[in-house]
Amino acid sequence: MTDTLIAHINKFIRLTEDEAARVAALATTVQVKKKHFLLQPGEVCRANYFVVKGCLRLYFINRNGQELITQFGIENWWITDYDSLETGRPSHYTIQAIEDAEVICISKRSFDELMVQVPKMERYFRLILQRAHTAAMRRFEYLRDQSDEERYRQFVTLFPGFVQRIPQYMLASYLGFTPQFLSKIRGKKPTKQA
Amino acid sequence: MTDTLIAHINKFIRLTEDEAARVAALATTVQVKKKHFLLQPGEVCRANYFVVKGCLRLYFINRNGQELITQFGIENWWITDYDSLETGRPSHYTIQAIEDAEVICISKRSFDELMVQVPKMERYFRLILQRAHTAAMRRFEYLRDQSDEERYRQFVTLFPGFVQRIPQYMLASYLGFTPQFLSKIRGKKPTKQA
DNA sequence: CTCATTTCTTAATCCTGGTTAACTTTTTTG
DNA sequence: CAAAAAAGTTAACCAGGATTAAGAAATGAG
Repeated sequence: MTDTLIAHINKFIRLTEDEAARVAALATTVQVKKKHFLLQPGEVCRANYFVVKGCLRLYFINRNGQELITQFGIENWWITDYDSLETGRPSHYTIQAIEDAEVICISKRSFDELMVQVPKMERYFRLILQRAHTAAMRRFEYLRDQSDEERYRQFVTLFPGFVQRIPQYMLASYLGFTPQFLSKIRGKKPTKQA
Repeated sequence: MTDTLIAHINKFIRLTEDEAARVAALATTVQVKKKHFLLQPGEVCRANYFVVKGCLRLYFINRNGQELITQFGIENWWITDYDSLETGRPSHYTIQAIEDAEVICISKRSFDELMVQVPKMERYFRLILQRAHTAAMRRFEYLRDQSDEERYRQFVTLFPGFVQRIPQYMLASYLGFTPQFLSKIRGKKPTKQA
């Protein structure tokens, strides 16, 4: 069922029936059970993953052995280690499902083939990367212009539904602080509104 | 003198003579004097800028009125606000030369035209954005796995030449701490090597 | 339904780096 | 070359979150 992906692509570029069929032919769909992995440290990242349903996380282990989440992947987002995927070098990231998920995979090989068969897709992925880049810029800004507490409160107002879906310690990890601290600020009334 | 740019592009994709000429035709070169601006808050970002020579910075003003540098642009790097450039919405960033600089500009209009005339360039910019994305990921990692002091010491060992070129307070701003703190750690011998 | 595991909470203590402010050195400009 | 502006230094005090540890609550598996 690659319809969701085709629909997403069509929001950025316009595919003909034939092109859409080629995209679909190069994509495979995978069910990922909660807590299962799409990538583990030391492996080469094999594919770019489009989340149709469910939620994944991308994290690395820091020197204290903590899992630091750098990205969540929810419906209609791509998740991968572009660096490892592109260079073929081993990744130090983990990609794991935090809910049962349905994912469309485009392997490195299919990806390269896709660029040849449907050159328009080059543009699509340029736009996807531009969007990811803009998101990263914004995240840097928040990191440096807000206190941890403010960042948490803002996140909750921006994505109230998402906060319900994930354990708190993962949100703390994503926002860059400890679960203890998150618990602390949840336990008191807001002073400043973010 | 767009040779530097063409050479750079050819490291990622292969342009024919004709294609290279079209790229050159759509690019304009500008000399930017130290402290002059390519973008100021409230303006719409007009172009993507390729640094041939010199050094620029991209920063925003936080709520305390401090200039927080999110990116430096040195030789062979692109610098722009992709979000504003793409959407046509006003930027809240500033791009400023911190040395006399020579810059190749590709305006939004030229950019769009370029993608039509030389579709290969779509791929080039996808790869450029991929590189920027990878750099952002790495920066997130360092931010969360190292103390400010370690990050400073690592930066100095990785880019000793660059550190010489810029004022310390800009390096502090880029690395995410205060000039006073930078001065403090410079004034003492390293305890842990980063 | 019960036991084991995972997740969340609370509190005491500590530390990294911020803030403020005054001063020194360097760079720029007329 | 002199004065002004910009950049860098030092130090006292402070605060936002980390760390550690122990227990409580929720979730899941058999």
